[in-house]
Amino acid sequence: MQLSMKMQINCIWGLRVSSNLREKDGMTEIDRKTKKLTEALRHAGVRITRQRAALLTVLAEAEDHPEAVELQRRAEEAVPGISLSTVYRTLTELEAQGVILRHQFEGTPARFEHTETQHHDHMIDVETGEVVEFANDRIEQLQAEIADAMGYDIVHHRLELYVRKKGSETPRD
Amino acid sequence: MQLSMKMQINCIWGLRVSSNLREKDGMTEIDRKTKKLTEALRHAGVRITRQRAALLTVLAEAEDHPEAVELQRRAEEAVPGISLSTVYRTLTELEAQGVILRHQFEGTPARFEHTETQHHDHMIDVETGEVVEFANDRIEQLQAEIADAMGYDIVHHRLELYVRKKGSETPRD
DNA sequence: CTGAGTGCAAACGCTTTGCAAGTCA
DNA sequence: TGACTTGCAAAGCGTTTGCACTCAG
Repeated sequence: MQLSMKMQINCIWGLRVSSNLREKDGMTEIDRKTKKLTEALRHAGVRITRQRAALLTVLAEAEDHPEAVELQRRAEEAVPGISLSTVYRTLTELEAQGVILRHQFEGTPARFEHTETQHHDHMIDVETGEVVEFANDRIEQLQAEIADAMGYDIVHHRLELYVRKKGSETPRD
Repeated sequence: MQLSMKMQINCIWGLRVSSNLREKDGMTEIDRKTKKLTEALRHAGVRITRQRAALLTVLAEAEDHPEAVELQRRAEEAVPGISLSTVYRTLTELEAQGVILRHQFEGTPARFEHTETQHHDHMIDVETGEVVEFANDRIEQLQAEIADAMGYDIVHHRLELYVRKKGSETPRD
């Protein structure tokens, strides 16, 4: 999987590369993400309970796009009885704060990820459910031009490529 | 709303312009669409019941992107007691036949439209729910290149711009 | 005739909500 | 302390399904 290419693709990630090694200031990247998330909540006048702290850590650690039940499962390590309603309530709150994103891919429960600095879109492998992130400035620009030409401002957008590994069986839709 | 522009936008529709005037062969465009849909069903060895005939007509007439309940409402003119289950079952069947498309926009029930010859994407006005169609070959091409570079074939894709009319209140997200 | 299609009601999966009990600041 | 958060159970919503009845072919 080549990460740099000539053509229009200016940026592509596969699985996110996370460096959880200790860094100069003694914090891991996850520590930093957790802190960012925690502060977002505190700033909104929200209490940091055990449940929320656990979820914040889990979200910061996540390198995939887990769904609510999966987040509950992961949070249970720290807070055994955490309820699904609490998970959903926290996720809704965090989404409102803009620190996580909710993705509603086709035919699956919503999946969540903490907001990255760089915007990106998603490719979903229809066979495996695996999600690959990618970004392309040219597409973003074209979208903006189209909306503009129609007299609209884009509030947000959604570009999802439902794909299949080359050479898999049943190559037709 | 200008329909032709210089730049990259090669094709944009607002509300679909439907010419339901009688044409040379004595059929309206809706007749033709209904026939196309009916034949698709019959071809699949599916019986054409009153309910299905009504739905086919309603779908052919639709210039918007109605949801299941709305289709039921419209079909009731021809078949008073038509049930929502029948509507859903028929829609699922038609989708499988590839003659209609199911769109799952954010926070709303699925919306349906009969498959047009030309592929297009959607712009959804977040204030009004209104849907505007657009198409852009360049974006399609870029998507294909990205998937290809990552070793995937696109099964299908989804590009939705959630927009707000320029100059509406609360211009921020 | 006879099996595919229907309406009804009940179940479904995901998500939200009301409420009493618990807890964080 | 006292308002905010939790867990539980129940409700919500869009959609699907089991079943006996009906009807198209």
